[in-house]
Amino acid sequence: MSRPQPAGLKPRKKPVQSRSAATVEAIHTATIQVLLASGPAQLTTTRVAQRAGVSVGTMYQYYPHKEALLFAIVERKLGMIEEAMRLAVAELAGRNLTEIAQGIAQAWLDAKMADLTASRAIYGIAAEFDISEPILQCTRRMVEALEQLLISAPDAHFDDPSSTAFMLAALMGGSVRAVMEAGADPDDLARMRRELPRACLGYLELANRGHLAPVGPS
Amino acid sequence: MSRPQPAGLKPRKKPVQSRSAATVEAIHTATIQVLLASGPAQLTTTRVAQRAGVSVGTMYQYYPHKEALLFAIVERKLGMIEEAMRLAVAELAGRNLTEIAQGIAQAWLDAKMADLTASRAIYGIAAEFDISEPILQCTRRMVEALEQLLISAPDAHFDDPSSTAFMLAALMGGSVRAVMEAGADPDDLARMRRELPRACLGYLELANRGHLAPVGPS
DNA sequence: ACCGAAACTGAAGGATCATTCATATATTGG
DNA sequence: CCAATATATGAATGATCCTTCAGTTTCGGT
Repeated sequence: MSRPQPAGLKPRKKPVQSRSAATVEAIHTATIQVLLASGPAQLTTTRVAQRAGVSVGTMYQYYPHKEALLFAIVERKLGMIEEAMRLAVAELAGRNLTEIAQGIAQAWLDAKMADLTASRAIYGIAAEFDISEPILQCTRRMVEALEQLLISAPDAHFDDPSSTAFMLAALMGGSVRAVMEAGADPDDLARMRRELPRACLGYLELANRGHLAPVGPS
Repeated sequence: MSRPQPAGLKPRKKPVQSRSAATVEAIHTATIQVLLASGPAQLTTTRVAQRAGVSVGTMYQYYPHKEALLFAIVERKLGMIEEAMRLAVAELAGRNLTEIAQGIAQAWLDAKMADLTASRAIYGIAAEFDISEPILQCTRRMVEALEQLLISAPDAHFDDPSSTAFMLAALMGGSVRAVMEAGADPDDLARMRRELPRACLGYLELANRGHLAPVGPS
């Protein structure tokens, strides 16, 4: 799925006056609103500008092209999520497996649900443009942090902490995304909240005793 | 993410001569190839036709518009996956939890990896067009089948089989997708193969003994 | 070999949309 | 209050791309 990578993704200039800061903010939220209301295919520069209450040209003062705008939005959101997870990891370091599993799942859910609309919008952006690189690197950093966290558990010894962390990230990231993209039905979200911590704990416990009785094909 | 739903998704006519069947097949594979080579944004009717070695008009003899083509491809792939999972469910009915967990994970991996390129392409289509309905319904049916399977396990009693099946589907679907979209690195795929069965088993075991010692916030 | 139906062609129409730029307005420091 | 600078405007441009259809070629039964 090698999508053409946009060049010059950086914003054109930074707002210096307060009104322009407001404008940029308005453009950001308008983008997310349009994305959620009409989907990525209908995300046109004019529509976003209209929704933001500004002119098309204004957007081009801050972003060299549409993709740069989307890129900026994604990066911001990724940063917020990563920071939230780092906090959680720091908080949970050294605790036992049960606490780690549930704490991490909780933190992930909170981070994703905090701004549910924005998160859903991001998935829409990821769909159409190649933002796989920032996502990939963010994921990589998170997996690394998770690995350290797993190692720090006093009551656990993982054979392959790297793989376990990798899988844990895939499980959390994927399942939440699946549910959110499927319409974010409140009922489903509630089930998710209930079951994800269980899933994380179940996996980690099994992975932890894996070196005693490895799971293999019968 | 309410994307505008395309109308008249059904193919225009069915091939009666053998050459036209070949043409339709060529268009399908060309679509997937273009999708993987250039991404959903570059998926134009002309490009697909060119790759398929036919004229643009030819495609419009079978599909009323581009989206109908994509819809057809998605439906076919969904059908294949669903059938594979139904087979696995039938095969595993009545076995114990361990076998079920590993069998289902294996079946899911096989179904997704069988045509890795096609699967990845589907994700690209899902990105840009609203095919959430068929996917949603396919998922719903799969969850139902999984629920029956879970109930059939003689050595298990789930408090809420529906939620467990739901979560199991989200875990499997999401994690595989996450890895595949992240570039389908062979290394990562191998880890996935190794860890997914564990994850499924771990979750199911924990969910099963959930009614004895429910997992809650400390 | 013949003919009606099926399949194929591809240039042209028409619509959408990202991006530019010449012009207009607002803000700030002096 | 006055420049100088920052910010905003939006019609026009040019490119892309979906879709059509009138005409051509191929197929299959007789």
